[in-house]
Amino acid sequence: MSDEFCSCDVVHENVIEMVRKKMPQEEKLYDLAELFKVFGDTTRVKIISALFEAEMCVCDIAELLHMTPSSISHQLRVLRQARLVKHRKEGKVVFYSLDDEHIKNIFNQGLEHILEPRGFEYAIS
Amino acid sequence: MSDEFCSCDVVHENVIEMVRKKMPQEEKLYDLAELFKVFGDTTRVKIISALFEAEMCVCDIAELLHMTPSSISHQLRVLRQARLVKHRKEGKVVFYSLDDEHIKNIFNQGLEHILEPRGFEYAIS
DNA sequence: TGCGCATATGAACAATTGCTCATATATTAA
DNA sequence: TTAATATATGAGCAATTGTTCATATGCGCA
Repeated sequence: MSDEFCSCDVVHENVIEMVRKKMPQEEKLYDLAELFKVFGDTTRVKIISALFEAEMCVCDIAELLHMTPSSISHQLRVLRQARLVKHRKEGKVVFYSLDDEHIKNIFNQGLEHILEPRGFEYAIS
Repeated sequence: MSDEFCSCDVVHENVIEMVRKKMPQEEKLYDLAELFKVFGDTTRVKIISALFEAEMCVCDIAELLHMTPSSISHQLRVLRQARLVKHRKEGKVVFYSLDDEHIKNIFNQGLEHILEPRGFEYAIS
């Protein structure tokens, strides 16, 4: 019954089996975590937030965020690989913009969670 | 005009100012990144995915994911602090469940992005 | 009380990550 | 071609993170 990983006696086997059958494939969940990892960095969140408002080149973003073009370029690479941004070349300048409608929804749901009123643990003061 | 961070000549100041005004507060974006960071780990994504289906105790989750109760407990702590799960004690056993409706939306939007057909870079083969 | 079990937590270590710096590539202009 | 500029990329380093292991806490039962 129990494998090597859990020595507990109180294991609800029927629940575990039911859940195991319903859960998405392991690979999908891995990819999902990889996607959220991309959103899980302040610099990248700022870049995405900026691109909601306008298409921008690397230098614009660098100046906006008071960071070096190099670090911005590194992060844009990550965003590109996750297919969250697309780019358009105009001479030497590369303009970036958002590539996906899901992003806005994910972003806004996240903001709603952040802005939600806290539970009683703060109400007690 | 240009500060110390970007030495580019082609900086679209008007765009930058417009975007700067529209962007959410720095603190909000920081918190948002922190939230997504919580989603950005395979173990935690699996736990969340499991709790979509049923309330479970620490040992159930450990057995389900073939991991130690200790590591699950550590991750549940992170999920608790982000207010993504809530817990309910029943004797020695602690049952965890999801604490928020936004989570499902964020999760599903993420899955939609993952499952989206790829762009031409794969079509060329 | 004292034991056993479910969960929580702290320290430590390996692995990952984001930035900096140096350098490479690409495009325009002289 | 050569120089200048915008962007990209690789190596290296400091900081962060997830797991393991040891130990602590909390609850039920004898």
